[in-house]
Amino acid sequence: MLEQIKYYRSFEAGQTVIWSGDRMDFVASVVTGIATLTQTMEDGRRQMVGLLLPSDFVGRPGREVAPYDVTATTDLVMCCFRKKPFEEMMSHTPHVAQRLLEMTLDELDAAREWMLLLGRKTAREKIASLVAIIARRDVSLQQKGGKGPVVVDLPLTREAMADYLGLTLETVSRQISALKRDGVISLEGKRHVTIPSLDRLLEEAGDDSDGGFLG
Amino acid sequence: MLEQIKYYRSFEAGQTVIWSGDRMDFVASVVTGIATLTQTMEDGRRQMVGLLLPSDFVGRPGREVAPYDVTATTDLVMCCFRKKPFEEMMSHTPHVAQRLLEMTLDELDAAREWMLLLGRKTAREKIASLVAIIARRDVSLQQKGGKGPVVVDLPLTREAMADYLGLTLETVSRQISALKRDGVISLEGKRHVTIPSLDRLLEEAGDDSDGGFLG
DNA sequence: ACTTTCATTTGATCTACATCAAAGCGGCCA
DNA sequence: TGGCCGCTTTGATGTAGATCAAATGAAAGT
Repeated sequence: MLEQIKYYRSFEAGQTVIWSGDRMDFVASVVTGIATLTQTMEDGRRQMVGLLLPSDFVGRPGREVAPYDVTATTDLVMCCFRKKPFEEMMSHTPHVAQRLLEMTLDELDAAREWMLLLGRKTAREKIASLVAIIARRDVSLQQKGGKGPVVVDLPLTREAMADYLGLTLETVSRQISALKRDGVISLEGKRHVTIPSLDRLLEEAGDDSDGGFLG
Repeated sequence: MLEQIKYYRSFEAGQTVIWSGDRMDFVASVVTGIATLTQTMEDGRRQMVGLLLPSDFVGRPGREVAPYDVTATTDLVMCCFRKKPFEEMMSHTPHVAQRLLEMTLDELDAAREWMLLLGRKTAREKIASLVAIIARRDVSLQQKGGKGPVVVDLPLTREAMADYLGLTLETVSRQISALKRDGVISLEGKRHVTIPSLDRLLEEAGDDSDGGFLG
């Protein structure tokens, strides 16, 4: 019986998990891989509005219909709960709601940081911010400490970055080249980035000092 | 004793409620008036990241320091709770956490709608969207039904709108003039707007059909 | 090895919005 | 009643990033 309320689903890179407007009778959290939430206008303009990393949560108790497209950008495993039983569980066990509140507040903070980026940062600052955000996460997972160079993977295509940053893919490419030329980052292949100085990168990102992310 | 955990504070239009980085030992909700949350970069670029209307909530259980400037844009009354006792209350009464979760999820949806606006909409669409959002709220508070013209107040200066929309105040002014010229809206004074056709406005806003807001 | 395909880079040009600079236009106080 | 001050509008010009268009490169199949 338990299988009916909790189950796993796998997706390949590029697959759509759910389309905006589809019925959604589950909530889920990411186990491995990366997924994105995007909104699309009728004429095709797209904006990414969320980046889901392992442990992040999708879906909303008390909502029938998905408001965004959810897409796997890497191979992806999600852990799903049927919505009805999940809602019941939530009303019985208070600390689940509290934990979910914590996570949602974190997401809201991230969304607001993103609003500053979208509304006011230059293309160069946007790219630097994106790299910084990914680096920050990786660093906290990997070794800590020393100011040495940091190596990270960009799990997104240029197009996905463009959708994330509110730019075109050409501008993304040009700005990455510029940051490379200026020694802020260097690339091996298309996706592997090394950052000689995190401080320099954060400066380029325009975040006030550490942006409230570190520490 | 109760006065110590719950109290009211009033602010005049333009006053700052709290500065980013200040210690914040309370949470609060708006009783009357309008407040804004803004982020500022060192060089002065500003982006509004939240608009607080009556019943909206500010502050976060388990956070010491305000991450944004909070400003009263109209005369404002807030209902404040000292954080410690509020947190205890939350752990005792589960439905408070659940209600807060609901509200936070709504705010997150609004923030994501805003990300689409900031990243992908044109200046004209941004203005139309802002008017639509304010109109939508006022309409739901006032009479319902008929497709007749809608009258609303803009509770923001041109500069505040610019900070909200990621534009300059000059562009805001020009686009408002353009929408007026084209008969999408008309103004009496600087702040009073009448909307002959909500459908037309929503079209200009670029929201797909009703944007999922109505109904 | 050779083509196909798809992501990325780079170049040339165009344009929406920013920036710089003056006027209007009320409201408020003397 | 007049003048000052903050907001807003309008005008002239500049520019960051979009758009249009090739060229390059790297992985995948034959």
